[in-house]
Amino acid sequence: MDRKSSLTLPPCGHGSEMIMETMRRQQELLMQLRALVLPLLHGVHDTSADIAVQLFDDVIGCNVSVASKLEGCLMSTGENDTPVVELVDDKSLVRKRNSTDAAGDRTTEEQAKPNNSAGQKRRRNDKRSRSLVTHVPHYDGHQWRKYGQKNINGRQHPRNYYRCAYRERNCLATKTIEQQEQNNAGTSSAMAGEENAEYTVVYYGDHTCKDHNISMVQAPQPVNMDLQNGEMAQATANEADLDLPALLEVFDNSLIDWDDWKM
DNA sequence: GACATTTGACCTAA
DNA sequence: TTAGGTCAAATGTC
Repeated sequence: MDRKSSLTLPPCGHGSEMIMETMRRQQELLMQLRALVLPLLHGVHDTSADIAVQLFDDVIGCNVSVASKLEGCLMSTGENDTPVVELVDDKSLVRKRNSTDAAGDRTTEEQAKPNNSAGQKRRRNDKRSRSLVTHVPHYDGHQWRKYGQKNINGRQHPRNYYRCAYRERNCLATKTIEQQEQNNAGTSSAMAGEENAEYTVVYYGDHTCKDHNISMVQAPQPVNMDLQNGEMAQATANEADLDLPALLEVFDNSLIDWDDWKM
């Protein structure tokens, strides 16, 4: 294990950036280790796999928690960078709400209900969302079903709404995918632009169909979605075709509800 | 025919 | 009043 990660955090300011890089590296290594170990346990020792998932997620959760706090300090001191794949605060992506915690809990409770009545439009709970920027928004180890698309004010690309395909199992996880705007309009081909496109993925809620997550890692059959025409196709993805760090990043964020693990 | 996606309408929070 | 999130009928695909 990287010994740098065990260093005592210095006050925010000089040197913090190096620690942030180390923390990110530690997260990446942990997620790679998890992706390697969990498929080996699944199907052979289901109980052990469950425990391993919790342990991995706990460790990664601690890491993320520390990193986010440190990042908050960096933001306040103006010392920050923007990695290609980064965890971002969803407050910039989800409409701000000044509701109280009680209001937030109420929203969560309403989400948990299968169907309250006609017109059950719910606001997402900001506290339970996680977002990231990635080139491979669909490689997250889950199966999603698209239920909506919306043109967002002032944005080049529409926002796509997905919910877990196993909703009948009361899995209430949802996510939105939105292609980030690009400034290099008019350069090269549109195809090249698509290949380099980055997507903002925001996850809401947590999966209660975790068995499928693990199996998907074991035998990756990612769903390749062409956002431009909405067609869904099974991609026979070789491991070489996958952007592994990005895959792990997405997998991590879609699987874990940090608040729940700490309960 | 079954299942998934599209898309306009509806609802609610800001 | 507006913008964003969800529903559900229509449509497409296999």
